[in-house]
Amino acid sequence: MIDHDNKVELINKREVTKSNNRSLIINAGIKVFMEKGVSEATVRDIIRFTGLASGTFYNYFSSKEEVLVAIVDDFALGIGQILRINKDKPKDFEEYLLIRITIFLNYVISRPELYLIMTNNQNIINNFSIITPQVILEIDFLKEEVKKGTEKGIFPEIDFELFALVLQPVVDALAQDMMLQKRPNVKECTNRCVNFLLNGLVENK
Amino acid sequence: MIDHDNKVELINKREVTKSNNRSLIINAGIKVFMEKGVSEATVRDIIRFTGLASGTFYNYFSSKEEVLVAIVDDFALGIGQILRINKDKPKDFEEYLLIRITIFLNYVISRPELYLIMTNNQNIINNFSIITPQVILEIDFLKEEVKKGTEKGIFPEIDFELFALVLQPVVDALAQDMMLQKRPNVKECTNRCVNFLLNGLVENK
Amino acid sequence: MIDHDNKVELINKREVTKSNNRSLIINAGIKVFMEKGVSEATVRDIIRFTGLASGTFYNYFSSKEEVLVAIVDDFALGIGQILRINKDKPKDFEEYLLIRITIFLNYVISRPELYLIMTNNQNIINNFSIITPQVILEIDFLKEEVKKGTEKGIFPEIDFELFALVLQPVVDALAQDMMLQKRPNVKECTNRCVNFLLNGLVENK
Amino acid sequence: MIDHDNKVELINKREVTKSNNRSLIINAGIKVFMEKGVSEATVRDIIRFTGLASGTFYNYFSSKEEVLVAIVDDFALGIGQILRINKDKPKDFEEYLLIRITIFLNYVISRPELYLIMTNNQNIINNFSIITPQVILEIDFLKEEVKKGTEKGIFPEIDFELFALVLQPVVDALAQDMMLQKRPNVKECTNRCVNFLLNGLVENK
DNA sequence: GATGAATGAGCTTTCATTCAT
DNA sequence: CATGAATGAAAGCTCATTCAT
Repeated sequence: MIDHDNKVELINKREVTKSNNRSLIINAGIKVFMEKGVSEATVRDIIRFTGLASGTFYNYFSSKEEVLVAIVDDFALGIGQILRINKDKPKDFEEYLLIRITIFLNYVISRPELYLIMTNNQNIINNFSIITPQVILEIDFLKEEVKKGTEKGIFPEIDFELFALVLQPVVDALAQDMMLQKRPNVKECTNRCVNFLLNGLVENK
Repeated sequence: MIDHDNKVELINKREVTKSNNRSLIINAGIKVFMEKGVSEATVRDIIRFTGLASGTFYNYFSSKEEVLVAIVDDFALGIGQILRINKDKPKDFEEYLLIRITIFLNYVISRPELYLIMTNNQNIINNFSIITPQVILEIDFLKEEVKKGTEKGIFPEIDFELFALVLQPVVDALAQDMMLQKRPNVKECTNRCVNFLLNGLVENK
Repeated sequence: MIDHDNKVELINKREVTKSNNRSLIINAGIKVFMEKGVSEATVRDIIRFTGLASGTFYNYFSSKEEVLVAIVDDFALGIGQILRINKDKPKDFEEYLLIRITIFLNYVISRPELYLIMTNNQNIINNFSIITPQVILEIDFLKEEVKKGTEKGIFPEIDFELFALVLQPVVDALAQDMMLQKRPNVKECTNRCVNFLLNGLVENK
Repeated sequence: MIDHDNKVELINKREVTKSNNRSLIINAGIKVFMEKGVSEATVRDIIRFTGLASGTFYNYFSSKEEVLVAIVDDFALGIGQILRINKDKPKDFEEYLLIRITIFLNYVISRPELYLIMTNNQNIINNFSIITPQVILEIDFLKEEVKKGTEKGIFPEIDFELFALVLQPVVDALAQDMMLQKRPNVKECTNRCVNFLLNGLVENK
C-alpha cells in the first residue's frame, strides 16, 4: 500500500511540474505577446520570461506560434463552453443578441490579454491553425442558432451571411473601445452593439 | 519652346520617377509584403527584388517598416485626394454613404495589393506609426462631413462616435468578402454596406 | 532433472541476453550507424531506436563512440576466434592465404553491416581507440603465423612489413567490390586476392 | 586615365581581399580538419581560426563540407595537371608505374595535410561530391593509359579492373607508411609499390 | 538499475547595418 | 550616391548529460 501510494505521489509530482512548466510558458507567452506583438516576439523572449532553460521550451512547444495556438485554444474553449451551457430561451432576436453579447463581453473582460492578443494577431492565427478568427465568437454556432430561431418564427428573416460577416467586426470594434474606458461598462456596450445591429446608425426612424 | 522643354522635363521626371530607386524599393516592398507578409519579410528580400545593392536601401529607408508606412501613406493619400476632390452634393445620408463607399471600394479594387497589405498588417502599422488604421478611410474627415450634414439638417442625428468606430470594420468586412468573389461587384457591396449601416440587420421593419 | 534445469537456465540466459539492454543498444547502434553514418548519428538516435529512456544509455556506455568500439570489438572478437580455432595445416603460402582469406570473407558476408560500419568509419575508430583498423584482420596475428611458416621453411621469404601494410587494404578493396555484386562469390574473390598478393598484377610471367 | 586606373585598382583591392578571405578560410579548414577530423570540426572552429566574423564564412561557403570539397578539388586539380603534363614515353609497364607513382608521391609529400585529410575522410567526400576517391589518383585516367599501352603491345595483358581497384589502396597504404618515417623516401617507397604491384609479395620466384 | 524532464553549452544560420571603395 | 563584403548580435534549435524520482 505504501509503495503504491509513493508511486502515485511521484508520478503526480512530475505531472504537476510538467503542467506547471506548460502554464509557465503560456503565461510568459501572453506577457511577451502583449508587450511586443506576436510577430516581434521570439522564443528566446518567452523563455527569458519563464526563467527556464532554453531547451525546456522545446519539450512543450516547437515554436512561438504553437504557444499562440494554445492561448487561442484556451480562450475559444472557454467561450465555447459558456455559450453552450447557457439555457436561456430568448423571446425575440433582440433578447437573443443581448444575452449572447453580454456573455461574450463579460468573458472578454475576464481575460483582456487573451482577447487583445487574439484580435491583434488574427492574420497570424489564420495562417497557423484551422481555428478561424470566427471561432472567437463561434460565429457558425451563433448563425445556426439564429437560423433555428428564424425557422421557429421568433426571429425575423435576416441575411444570415451578412450576420456572419458583420457580427465579429462590430462587436470587436465596440469591445475594444469599451476596454479603453476607465470603467468598462458591459451593459452599455452591449446595448450599443444590439441597437446598432438591429437598427443601424439611425435609431429613431 | 518653353512648353516643349516643360514636356521633356515632365517626361524625364516621370522616367526618373519610374526608375527612381525609391519607387523601385516601394514596389519591391509591395510584392514582398504580399508574398511573405510584413513580419516575415526582410530588408534583404526587398533589395533582392530591386536588384539594387543592400547599402542603397538605407539611402531611402531605414527599415522595412518605413517602406510599409510609405505604402500606407500612398494609399491614404490617394483615397484622401479622391474623397476631397469629389464635389457631389448628396441630398441625404443614404446618398452620402453610397457616394463615399462607392469611391472607397472602387479605389480598393484598383489597388488590391495595397489594401490587402494594409488590412493584413494593421497591428504592425499601429505599432509603428501614428497613422491609425482609420486613416484608411480617413474616418475623421468623414466624421466632420457627417457632422456638417447633420448641422445643415440634411442628415439625421446619429451617434458620431459609433459611426467613427463602426464604419471602418463594417466596410472592411464586406470589402474583403467582395474581393473573394470571382467578379467583385462594387455596386452590390455598396448597397449591402449602406443598407446595413442605415437599417441594421433587420431590414423591413 | 539437472540437465533440464540447466537447459532452462541457458534459455533464460539467452532470453536475458537477447532482451539485455546492452545488446539492445548495440543493435540499435548498428542500425543507426548504417543509416546515418557514425558521425551523423546521435546518442538520441540510438536510444530512440531501443525504446529505452535516455538516461539508461549512460548505464552502459558513455558515448556513441563506445558503442562503435563495442561493435568493432564484437567483430574482431568473432574473427579472432575463428582464426584461432582453425587447425588446418597449409602446405604452402598460397594455401595459407586461401584459407585465411576465405575465413575472413565468409565472416564478412555473415555480418555485412558490421563490416561496412567498420570500413566506413576507420578514421573515427582510429581516433577513438587503440584498436587500429588492422585489428579487423588481426594483422599482427597473421604476421606472426607467416613468420613461423617462413622459419619452418614451408613459406617463402617475404617482406613481412609489406605484408602487414598491404594485406588489409587489398582484401578490403576486393571485399567491398565483392559485396557490391548481386551474388557475392567468396571463392572467386579469394582467388583474386591470393593471385594478386602472390603474383602482382601481371600473372603469367 | 587616372580615373580608369583608380577604378581598376579599387576593383583589384576588393578582389584581392575577396580571394584572401577565401584562402584564409580554406587554410583554416585544413588546419581544423587535420586537428579534429572533418566530422568533428564545426564551422565555428574554422571561423575562429580565421579571425573573421561568423557571417563572413557564409559569403564564401555554405557549409564545412564545401570547404572540404574546395580542398579536395585543389588537390585533385594539382595532381591532374601534373599527370597530364608529363610527356615521358615509358618503355614498359614497370617504367610507367615508376613514373606515375613517383609523380604522385612527390605531390603527396608537397601537400601532406591535403593528402591526409583526403585519405582520412573518403567516406565524407564520397557522400558530398561527384568526386570519387579515385579522383585522388585519377584512376580512370591511368586505367585508360594502361589500356592504350597494352594495345600498343608495350604493356602486358593485365586485369584492368583489378588494377583500378587495387592501385589506390596499395599506394595509399605505402604512402601513409612513408609519411610516418622521419625522412620520407619517395624513391624507396615507389620501388616498393612497383615491385609489389608487378610481382606480388613473393619477389624472387 | 530505469526513467525522462531539465539543463545550458554551443552550433548553424540569418540579417540589419556599416563603411571602405 | 551606389556598391556589396564584412560584421557580429542574436535567433532557432539540438544534444549530451544529469539527477530527482
